[in-house]
Amino acid sequence: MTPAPREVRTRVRMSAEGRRSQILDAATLQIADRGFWGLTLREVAAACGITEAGVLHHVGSKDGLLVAVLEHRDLVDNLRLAERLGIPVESLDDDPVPVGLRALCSAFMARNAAQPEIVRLYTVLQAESLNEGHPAYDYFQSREKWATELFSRAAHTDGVAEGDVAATAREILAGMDGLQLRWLRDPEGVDLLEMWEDLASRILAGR
Amino acid sequence: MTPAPREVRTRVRMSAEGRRSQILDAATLQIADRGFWGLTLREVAAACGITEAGVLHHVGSKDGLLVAVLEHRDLVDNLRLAERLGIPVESLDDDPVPVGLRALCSAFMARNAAQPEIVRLYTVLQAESLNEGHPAYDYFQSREKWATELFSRAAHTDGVAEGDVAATAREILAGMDGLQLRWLRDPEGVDLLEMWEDLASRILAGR
DNA sequence: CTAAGTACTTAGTAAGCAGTAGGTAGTGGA
DNA sequence: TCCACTACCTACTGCTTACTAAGTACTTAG
Repeated sequence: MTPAPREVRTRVRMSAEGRRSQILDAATLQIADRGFWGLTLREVAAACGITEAGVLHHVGSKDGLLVAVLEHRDLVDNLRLAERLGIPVESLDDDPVPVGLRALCSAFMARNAAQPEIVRLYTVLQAESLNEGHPAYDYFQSREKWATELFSRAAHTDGVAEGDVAATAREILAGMDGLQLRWLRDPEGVDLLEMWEDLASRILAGR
Repeated sequence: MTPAPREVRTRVRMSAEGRRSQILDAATLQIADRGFWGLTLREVAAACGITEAGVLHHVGSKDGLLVAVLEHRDLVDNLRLAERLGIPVESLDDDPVPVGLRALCSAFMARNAAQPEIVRLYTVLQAESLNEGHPAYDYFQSREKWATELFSRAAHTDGVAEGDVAATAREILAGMDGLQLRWLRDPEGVDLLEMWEDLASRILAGR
């Protein structure tokens, strides 16, 4: 019997930045799969090839991991949205926004259609965080506010009737979430963008 | 020091039926709060004033508890829907359905508006169960099919253009889910039924 | 070349988890 | 009044959880 090959202790040491983003990616997938309550440091650690204590070294706590994931998504996703719209990220906060409602919606959905795992992350967390005790409760509360305001400003740019603006924004966001849910459940059988364009033109007809 | 009053071992013994429905109610609330992955037998047991083993005696396992909750909801909620429509439950499965799309939608939403905790249960589970490994994955897959078929049949009754029927049903379900999400996040600030009637008439305009 | 800094490990902790085996006591039928 | 039934408990198993303390070995600034 030949002796088992000595375990090659390739103790890999990555840069803090590199390891951190690896951890965030792994956590993103696991949250999308099982939600925050189903997230375990153990599985995140395993996916990165380190120990649980190693993960905690970078994010502090399980709650800290969630916060880091969401902050990272905000950064990346807003960049991708602005890129599709051909405007700088900062101008998403301008009033008026330099883009119409229909264009904003299409860019939004096109970006989402390209990253189903991220959409799943948000879908799962958004539902889970309806409970006040959830660590992402505040985040999603203010995200909803941010989104309605952004879409309202875009509606304004488009000249939607004043009193209708907020209602329009809410209906649009509602329709997006609902369609995405169906798309995530049956990605082959449902064409997200096609469904969206149909629904959008109905919501916006005559405003 | 007076001796602590002897704990009155009021070992309460309920009928199997009574205890079971108490367990289902407690589990319903907890799943709505934390999802299935966040559900614990311990808390369900505590809410009922019995032990974890006591809960397991009635439902067999944690998965069994979820199945029981969903089956119970199907029964109760379909009854309530039919009641509002003034038709017998069985005729929900008839083709054609003895009720138009608009009436079906309104009854559906009115029923839901009256039971926010149940809506929350479905919202949370629907998102959580997008993962194939979730014990309610199959349930929600077939529930989606059931719902689209029901609404399609109602659309047919209403004389919606043939090719449009399935798309209409999907848009309606999507809009409902999205609006409910917003309503659950801000029950005071959002009037579910009012929002729904507005969105519904836009989706159905000209079909 | 050395020292400071830090990425990461080992080895724990205390608590929580679903589930089981076997017993106890309340209940309803004959 | 007795008996079969069963609702429910106690006491456990074996596993997983987030998190901590203290040390080790790699990297880089001076």
